[in-house]
This record gives sequence, structure tokens and C-alpha cells, in this order.
Amino acid sequence: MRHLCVPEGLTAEETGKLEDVISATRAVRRGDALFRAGDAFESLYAIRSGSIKTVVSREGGREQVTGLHLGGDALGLDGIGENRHMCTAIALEDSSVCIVPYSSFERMCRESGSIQRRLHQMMSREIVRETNQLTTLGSLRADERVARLLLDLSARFTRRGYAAAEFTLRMTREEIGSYLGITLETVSRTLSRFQARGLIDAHGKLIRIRDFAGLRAI
Amino acid sequence: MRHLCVPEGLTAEETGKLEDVISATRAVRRGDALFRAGDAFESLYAIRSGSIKTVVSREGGREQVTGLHLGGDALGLDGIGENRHMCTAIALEDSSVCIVPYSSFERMCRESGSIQRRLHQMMSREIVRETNQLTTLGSLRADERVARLLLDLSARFTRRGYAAAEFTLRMTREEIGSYLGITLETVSRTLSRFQARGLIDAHGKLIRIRDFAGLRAI
DNA sequence: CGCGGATTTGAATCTATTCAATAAGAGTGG
DNA sequence: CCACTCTTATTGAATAGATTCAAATCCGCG
Repeated sequence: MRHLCVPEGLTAEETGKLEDVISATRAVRRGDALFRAGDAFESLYAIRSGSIKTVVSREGGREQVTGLHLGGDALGLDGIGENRHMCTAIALEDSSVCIVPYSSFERMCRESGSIQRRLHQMMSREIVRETNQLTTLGSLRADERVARLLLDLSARFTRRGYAAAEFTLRMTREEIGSYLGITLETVSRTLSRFQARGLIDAHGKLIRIRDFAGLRAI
Repeated sequence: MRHLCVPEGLTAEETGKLEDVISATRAVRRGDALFRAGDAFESLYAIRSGSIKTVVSREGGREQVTGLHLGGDALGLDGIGENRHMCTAIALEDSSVCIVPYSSFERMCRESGSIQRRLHQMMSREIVRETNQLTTLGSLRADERVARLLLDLSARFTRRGYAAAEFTLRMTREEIGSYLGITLETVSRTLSRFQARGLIDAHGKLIRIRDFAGLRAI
């Protein structure tokens, strides 16, 4: 199922319809953009494999990472409102996405209540995800932010069938800092401190969580 | 139109259908909750009059303001994903909302493409609004955050037909700080500094913007 | 008019940033 | 495959910005 980007809970017929709508897939190489802020909005995307960051450019050429999307996540929901994308999506590693033309998808939503419900759930969850990120940026100290990111990633990898305790950060320290609203130096220092306290093993981008309870307690 | 919470761009027939769905209105007194995190999700809401904050409770009883909603704004989109509300909505002043039962609304979306599109746009714009707030919390200094809030409120009041330069903050300094990820003292100090520089007139909650360009330049 | 919450302001403290220098890796071409 | 280079990461020291704690004032409301 996963490789078709099809969510569970649909009838065979609905699944068939969805497959018709998912017209194609696209490979995105590490560093390449799936879409850019300002691009005309045509399609939604679902990540088949790999990982993709979304960034918003702020005046002065500075960019902020606003989202971190893994396999199975939807991408492009921000474009519906104004018919053009409001952020830029860049692959953190060689990735592959399903392309879901929005007009066909919209039509399908009218035909199938389950599919409509799926879309609404996807969008609602995206809203909740961002609300959570708002609380991270709005009220946590740097070490709490980093701990929360590690635990979040661990949970998301687990749900995808990967190891809970060991994973590769696909982002640089700078991108992590941008996502967490802190500087790259603070990210680095915090990871070092976590390592010194025996909470994690960090070898560059490879992270192993040694003490989940300890991380949660921060 | 506004008092029926009906968005523009619909045919008369569609407007009629919408009016059928909007079953009732509800008055919410200042300080009262429209819904609370954990409540079963039944309805969406549109603000008829007044203003409402959304807050998320963090462990330790601390609350963070994650949204600030004015007349015409939708509320409750966060509940769709898990069938229960994920945040608490509290009136900042005596307010009135339209109640839109979600099940009927969902059905209507299947019958009318325009209405469906409206809902999708609403949700997408909510995502973009939160993305913007993420960039505020993630990369701006305290004075930039306050300036951005004032300009944002000014723009939103303007769109609603009120004066651009003068408005009443319905939130306390503490709520503003929570929304902006800074302390109430910093909010107060920043407003004082803006006043000293001739950018605004602030008398408690009443704000008059004297120098838009100056605020934007911060 | 008086009370209690809200706001303002000051001073000390602390966290995170900035600047800087070094080290470690990743990628490239010989 | 190795040397070279450029990017990324780590760490230190000084600084800046925001927080915390505290006290005084303001204001709305009963």
C-alpha cells in the first residue's frame, strides 16, 4: 500500500479510483526543489521514499525551515488557498513522490466520502502539527527543543517501521537550528551535552538514543 | 453576508444550502470556552462578532496562545483529524459564532464544488497562517515580533472595514507574550520603546499606529 | 472609593548568539 | 586510491538580548 501513497481504510473500489488519480511519480534529487514558493499550484504530493524539508524565504535571502516531511507525508497543502505554493520544498536526500493532480483529487473527494474525509484529516493534522511546532518555538528552551525533535523523529520513524533508537538526521546542524529557531552552534553544543550526559550517541548525522526517559525529562 | 458567516463567490442556490447547514449561532462570553482540548469534535465555527484565542495547555498547567481569531475567521479545523479538538478556544471579549455541524458540512462539500473549494481554501490558509507564525517565532527578535503583530492586526482590521491605525488589543500583555513567544515584561517594554520612538501611541490596550513605515522597518 | 489584576519599569542574571578558530567529513579530480 | 578543497561540525570566549525577580503604578470594576 505504502508505495502507492494510498492511505488505509478505503474500499477496493476507492483504492482503485485513487490509483487512477495518482498519475505519476517523480524523483527528486537531494538538494533539488519539488516546488518553489510562488509556483502555480497544480498537484499535491505524497512522499514515497526519502525526506523533504519545506522552507520559507524571508527578506534578506534568509531561509527558515518550517517543515520536515518523511515517507508517507503529504506535501503541497499550502498551495490550495491561493492557487500557488507558499513555501519551497527541497529534498534532504534522493527522494520519490507520488503526484496527485489537485483537480482530479478534488473531483474524487466529491465522489467518495472516505477520500474526502482523508483529505480533510490530512489537512487538519497538518494544522495540528504546526500548532505543536508553535508551542516548541514559543515556550521551550534550546535543549528542550532539540530533545523534542529527537523524540518526534524517533516516533515517526517507529511508525514507519524503522528502528526507534537509531536514525540519520538528514538535515545539517544549520537546518535543524532553523527548524527549531536556534543557531547551528546551539544545536551542536546541545547534542554534545546530551552525549556527555549519556542521553544519546551522536556521530555526525547518525543519532542513537540511549535514554528515552532522560530525553523526555528534559 | 458577513452576519451569516457566508463566504463570497457562491451562487444564490449554494448560499441557500449553506444557510440551511448553519444551524445556529452561539454567544460566548469573555473568558468562556467555545470548546476545549479533548472535547468531541462536532462542529466548525465561524466568528460572527468578537475575537477568540486558541490555546494549548502544556504540561505543568502552562498555556500557550497559538492563535488569534477575529470576525469572519473559522475555528475548530484542528478537530477534524482526530475527531476531537486539540486546542481550547476562549473568547477574548463577548463574542458570537455560527455553528456549522461538520457532518452536514461534509455532505454539502460533496454536493457543491464551490463550497468544497471554500473549505479546502480555509484549511490551507490556516496552514499558511501558522507557517507564518512559525517564521515569526523562529527567526525574529522580540521587537520584530511585536511590530509584526501590530501590523498583522492592523491589516486584518482593515480588511474587516475598521480603522487601520487604531484598534484595541483584546489580549493582556501576558497573552500577547505567550502568542509571540516572549514574556509579558518584554511585550510591555517593547511597546514603551515603540511609543518613545514615536511609532505608536499606546494607552493600555488601545493602540494607535503613528508610523507604519517605521514599524515595518524594524 | 477601594480592591485586585494588569502594566510598567528597574536591576541582576542567564541563556543563546555572535565571532572566531579548529577539526572533521564529504565530494572531486588526478 | 589518495590528496585537495569546500562544506559541515565542534568548541571557546565575549556579548547581547531576553528573562526573572521585585517594586511601584495604573486601571477597571464592583
